[in-house]
Amino acid sequence: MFIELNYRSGKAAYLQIAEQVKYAAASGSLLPGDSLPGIRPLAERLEVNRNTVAKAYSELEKEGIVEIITGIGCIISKSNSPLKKSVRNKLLEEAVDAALVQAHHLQASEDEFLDIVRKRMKTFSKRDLRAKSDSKK
Amino acid sequence: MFIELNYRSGKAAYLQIAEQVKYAAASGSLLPGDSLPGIRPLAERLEVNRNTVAKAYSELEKEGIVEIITGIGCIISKSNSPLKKSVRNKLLEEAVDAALVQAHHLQASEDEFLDIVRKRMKTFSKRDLRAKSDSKK
Amino acid sequence: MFIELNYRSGKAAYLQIAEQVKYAAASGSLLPGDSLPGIRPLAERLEVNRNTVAKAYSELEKEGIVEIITGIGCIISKSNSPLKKSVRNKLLEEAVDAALVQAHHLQASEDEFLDIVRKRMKTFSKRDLRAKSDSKK
Amino acid sequence: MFIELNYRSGKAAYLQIAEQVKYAAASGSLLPGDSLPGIRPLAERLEVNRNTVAKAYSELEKEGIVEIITGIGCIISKSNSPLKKSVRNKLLEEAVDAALVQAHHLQASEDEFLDIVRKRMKTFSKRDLRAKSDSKK
DNA sequence: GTGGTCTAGACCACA
DNA sequence: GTGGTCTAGACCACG
Repeated sequence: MFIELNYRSGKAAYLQIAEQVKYAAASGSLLPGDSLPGIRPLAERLEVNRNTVAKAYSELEKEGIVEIITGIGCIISKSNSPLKKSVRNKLLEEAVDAALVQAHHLQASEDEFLDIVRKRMKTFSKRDLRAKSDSKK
Repeated sequence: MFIELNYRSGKAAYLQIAEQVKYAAASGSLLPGDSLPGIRPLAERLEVNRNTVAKAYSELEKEGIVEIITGIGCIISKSNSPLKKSVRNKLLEEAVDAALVQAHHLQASEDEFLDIVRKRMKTFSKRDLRAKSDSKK
Repeated sequence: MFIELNYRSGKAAYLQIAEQVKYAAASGSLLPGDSLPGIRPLAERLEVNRNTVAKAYSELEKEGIVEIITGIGCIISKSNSPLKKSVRNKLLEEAVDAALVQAHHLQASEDEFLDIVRKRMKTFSKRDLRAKSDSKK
Repeated sequence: MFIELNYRSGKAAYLQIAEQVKYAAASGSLLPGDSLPGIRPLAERLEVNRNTVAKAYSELEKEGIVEIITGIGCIISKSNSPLKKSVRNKLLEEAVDAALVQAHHLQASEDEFLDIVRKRMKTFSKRDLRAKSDSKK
């Protein structure tokens, strides 16, 4: 499995795990229905306590990314966001704002920012396509 | 002054302050010899305890970004080297990626995402203008 | 049969089963020699794993409330002493107090509380009647 | 302070703490504005970890019983329930139902149950009166 | 085997 | 001093 911890990053271990799963789900490496590693095996491999992995998974469940089924495991949920449109748009704006604030701090011009957005979008699209062809196998 | 706190970010207040000064110094918006706001006025404006601002400044001094001179204030030190361009771009890409991941989970199309980016950019530009006229006072 | 599970109570399923049998035996609703439902039918009706019912019965056996006879089933043992009246009343008062505390926090007046008690009592009586006619089948 | 733990009850320590505060607030022993013991002193006295007390307090905050203010402490909040009426009534019914279920298991008649309700109500009222005269001091 | 909970210890931000 | 968070270990319910 792809998850790895950077012990020097200062970021909480459970957040690193959650973020990597989120990223993989967003980029198509993990598709709805896919299973995540069990809590205990993953905890052992990453050399963290089971609770740390459990917290990551539970965080993902709160965000609607995965479904945890006791006795079965943790699977990527179909991304039918149960959010109200207004809440959804607010979350989107917040995400964009966070990036804009960072860009502002780094003195990036609007054009430079848009260039980067377009460039990263292409990367994500490519991954989506790869995921689609993977799933045809 | 440009420093602003995001109370919902979860990041420690003193780190937000230090980071913003660091970025401003790294990107040339603050030059060696420039003065930072006094501890008391800044603490008042940001509505935090003076200790919090003091901790931020002391953090910056430890990193060699500024020099604290008792009785005078806090000035940008000259030994400060700007962020390498590759590091800066990596930070920008990470910020953009985070927003794109969020957008994907919220099932936003590329067009919708770009629309929001442009809309929020406008808002930020307006704020900048307002900030500039404020600073004329 | 009278056993019902409250899936939202947070209490373990096997404990709910054991407790209800215990109370029924203690209050005379089940007499020494009476048979309990078979493990498999009860598990099916309550929609739990057979192990869960088995654990409840085994718990009851450990406490001397019932006897498990392989091939026959599970019967109320005769050494069973009913709850002392003082203990029973204490349990009742505790249950009532918990409801009163909740009512106080929700700022319900005494009259409002009594109204709800009467209303819910009626609902319970109806259920009892329905249960009785069900059991005639 | 009045809080005590029963180590043999099997109930989680944090729930025992929360329940006792809740009970005291409901019966008038603690009035809005009163301070609860600090997390650390109480943890020391009860010989549990600080997190256990913290969890109890945080539970109480979620239920709207108290307000936790970092750097200050934990105070009984003015009981302006921010709940919708429908939610409030549902909670009330659930509380009453729990008591009725217990009564049913203990084979209490409706009249016996109502008697106990009235008896316990009187006890709560007396405490409220005492609390009022206490506060006049 | 699965996930869930309670308690604990260490460290952090903040006043 | 205050409360808050992350990680951990032990135990439990359930399939």
